[in-house]
Amino acid sequence: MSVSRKEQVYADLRQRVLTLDLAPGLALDEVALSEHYGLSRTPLRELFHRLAGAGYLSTESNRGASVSSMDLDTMRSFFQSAPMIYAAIARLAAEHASAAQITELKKIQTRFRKAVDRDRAADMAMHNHRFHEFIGEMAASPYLAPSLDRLLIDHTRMSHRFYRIKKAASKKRVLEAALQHDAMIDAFAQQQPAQAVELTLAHWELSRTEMDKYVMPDPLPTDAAIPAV
Amino acid sequence: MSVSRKEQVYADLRQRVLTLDLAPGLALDEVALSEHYGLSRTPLRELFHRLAGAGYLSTESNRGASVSSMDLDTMRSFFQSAPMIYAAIARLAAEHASAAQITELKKIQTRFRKAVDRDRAADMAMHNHRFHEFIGEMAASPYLAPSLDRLLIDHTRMSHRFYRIKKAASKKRVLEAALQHDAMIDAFAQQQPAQAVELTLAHWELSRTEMDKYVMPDPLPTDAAIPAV
DNA sequence: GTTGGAATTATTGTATACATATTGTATTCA
DNA sequence: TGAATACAATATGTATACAATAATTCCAAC
Repeated sequence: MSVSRKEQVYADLRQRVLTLDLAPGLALDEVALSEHYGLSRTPLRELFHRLAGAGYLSTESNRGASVSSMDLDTMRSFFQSAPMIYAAIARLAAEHASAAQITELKKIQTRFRKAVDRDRAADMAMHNHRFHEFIGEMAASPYLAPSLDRLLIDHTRMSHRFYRIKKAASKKRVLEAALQHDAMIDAFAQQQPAQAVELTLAHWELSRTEMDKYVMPDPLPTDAAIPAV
Repeated sequence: MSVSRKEQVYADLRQRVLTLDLAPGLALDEVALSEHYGLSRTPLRELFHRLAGAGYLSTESNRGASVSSMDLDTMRSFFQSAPMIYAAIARLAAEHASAAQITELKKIQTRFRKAVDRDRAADMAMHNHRFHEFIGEMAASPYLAPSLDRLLIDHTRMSHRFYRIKKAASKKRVLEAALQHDAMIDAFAQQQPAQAVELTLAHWELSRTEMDKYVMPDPLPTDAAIPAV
């Protein structure tokens, strides 16, 4: 049997949140979406609650659902928590990795590389997301998974912004990230937790640098004429 | 305005899961529960999805909702992840604690002590739950909160089992836990993260010992007669 | 011109009827 | 007797109509 209509809509909404097609904070219109998907409001509302539970949306009583926002405090918490969770997940993934999972992870990585080669920003972000999401599945940790998933949502949403930058230096860093993925796969395959953690933290540092550069770009020239108000 | 009927039902279901009134793995009957609460199936199903998102229930397509189960792998993951998350939350709580929050935390602790004095097992478990849940709120970490919440659900469900044991040694450990709560409050109030972490880990060790003793009790006398089959 | 408040409109929440899927049971045939 | 299958019973999923709540508009009074 094929995937149910409802699951398709779930996947589509999830994707649209991750790709910023639905902007953070955006209020979702139940009627408009139910018409768009050809699904009545009842099951759509159930999807909203499921997506809210997973951190994609947030719901408020008598005010419907909106895309999870990303404010300053949230960002601070993100940079604070991510390394710890990513490292813990990497360690567990290295301990638990099965041969079949390594094969699957390599497939995902192949897709990521293809997106990089073709310079497809959106695909890069989505396959990179899937890569790290799958490492989470390998870790098989029901208690850490929900935190990891939330971190990945916002990590991917942020990365969409800077994947689009077409500078040579940026491209170089993406290629380096791909190399790190390969090294991580090896560490998982050989079940070396310490190495997996080390590589994961290096990978995080690279990504963090990228995000830093996006949030705090080189300043404009200070000798430029300022127009009078 | 008073709390909506729906929120009351949410709180009640949550409580019943935490107190093991609804046993882990139990399948929930939509019709029976909707009649019991005087709420139609539609909003009840939405509650199911919300509770599933928070980790209390799990839902499967065409099979409705059931109380989250606690199998062996889950337990292993619990003991593996809890100290890291609890420590991280304690550190953040100490950094962020406001005077109003300390006051509230003290109130919760007072209720916990009262339950201990009166030897009310169910109340002890619930107020202890609220104590740690509130520390999570103090930490104000949207990325760690979901993991903490899931850990607390299962921690509380396990503790219900051993709070009921009425041995003197057990009672003594509960009193020690209450003292640790007081010390933790002080660490939060004085914004001393390192101390808060240390106390939290000691608190965890005490609880872990209790759980160990429950899971692996003293063996039955080996010289007892084994009835023939 | 601004503010307060009632009436209107839009949106969200709930109940119920109906459709679909799953599970248990009985019956048939090997 | 046992397996397979059709059928019945039960439970879940969806659509739609209606109710309740929030947002907006419009008018009046200051």
